[in-house]
Amino acid sequence: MNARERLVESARALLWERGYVGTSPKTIQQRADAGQGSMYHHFAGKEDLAEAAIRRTAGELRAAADALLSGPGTAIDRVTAYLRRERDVLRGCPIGRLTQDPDVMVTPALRAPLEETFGWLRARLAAVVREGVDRGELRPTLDPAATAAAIVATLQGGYVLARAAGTTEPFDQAVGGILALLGAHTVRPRPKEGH
Amino acid sequence: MNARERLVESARALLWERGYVGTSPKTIQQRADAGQGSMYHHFAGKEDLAEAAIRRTAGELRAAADALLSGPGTAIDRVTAYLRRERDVLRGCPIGRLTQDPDVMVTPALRAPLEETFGWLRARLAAVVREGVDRGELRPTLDPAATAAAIVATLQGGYVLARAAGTTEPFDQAVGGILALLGAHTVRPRPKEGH
DNA sequence: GTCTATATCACGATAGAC
DNA sequence: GTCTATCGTGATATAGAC
Repeated sequence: MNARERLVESARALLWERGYVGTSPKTIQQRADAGQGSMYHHFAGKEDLAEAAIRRTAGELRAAADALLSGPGTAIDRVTAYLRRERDVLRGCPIGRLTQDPDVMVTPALRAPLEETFGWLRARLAAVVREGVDRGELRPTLDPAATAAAIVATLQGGYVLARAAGTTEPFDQAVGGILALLGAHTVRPRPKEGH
Repeated sequence: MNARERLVESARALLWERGYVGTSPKTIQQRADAGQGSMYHHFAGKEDLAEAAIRRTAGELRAAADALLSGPGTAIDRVTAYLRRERDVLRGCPIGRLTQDPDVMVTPALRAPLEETFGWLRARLAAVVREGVDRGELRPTLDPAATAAAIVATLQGGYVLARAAGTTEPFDQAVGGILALLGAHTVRPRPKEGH
């Protein structure tokens, strides 16, 4: 792995752990085992390196989500697979967390990937819900866009609750909660609804 | 308003806007129109002042939530009132955002109020859901804790999506989405379920 | 490409006068 | 209580040698 590559990976890890305001070029360099000269040769500065790091992370996140949401099974199966996939819950979402970073939000080049990523994700989930409705798996009263937003929000909020609690428990509860609510909107095999 | 008070209010605003790592004592002093000597007279340092600010914000948040959740109406009415109350959506949650701050998370005195606040909020919402079930307003299949976690998570995640999008739209969609899902779990007047 | 030296400024806090 | 002076450290970057 060359220096440029190491710098991007180092920046990705630190942006995830500490955000943009909380990360200094020096720290990035040390973790990458690269000198200052090296970093400023490959990148115009902190912002430029951060942009490369964020774009790569966003790309990976999108690919991982797409793989599960395009998988086999019913709409609910796929949403469940996506929500329940293995996650580093206590570390939070590497993209969602940047949404709270003041310097990221005022820098268009850094903010753009966040907007694109969540825009894409909400649209992708809405499409899955719409498919479910079209196939007769989900009730037609479900608003795909609103349902998709609620699902993504539960995920992002689940991270917040887990970090606040210091445990993954509230994350798992939130995911279980929304899936239970969604499950009742299933058309055919409404499992054990009490009555 | 005396200097001490101005410092706490200044810190509250800046912690909301920029987080703990993104806020310097100097900035707090300038906004409070107070000198360094003044700040270090009233507080032991940045951390001490931040703790006072966070605790006050957490207290207000809790009071506001309790007022709505203890109000009149059915369980769904109260949850709806809470979720739909006026909010500065694009500014995000002043407590939830601190969950992404690396220095807050490793400082017990600063982290504790977050844990307490969300712990209380989840329990309070779970109690409302439980009441709804007991009163026959909500289906007994609903798990109060899981449902409560999903509701709070939707709120916190809604902020994330709104900030990423630069619009309040996804927040409103997420809230509408979860309320629609929850509405179908209403016992009596199941409105227009299609079939 | 990578290194070291240097520059400028901000951070977070302390000291002691008033 | 509030002020100014000062301290040591780190942030972010540039310059120029190798």
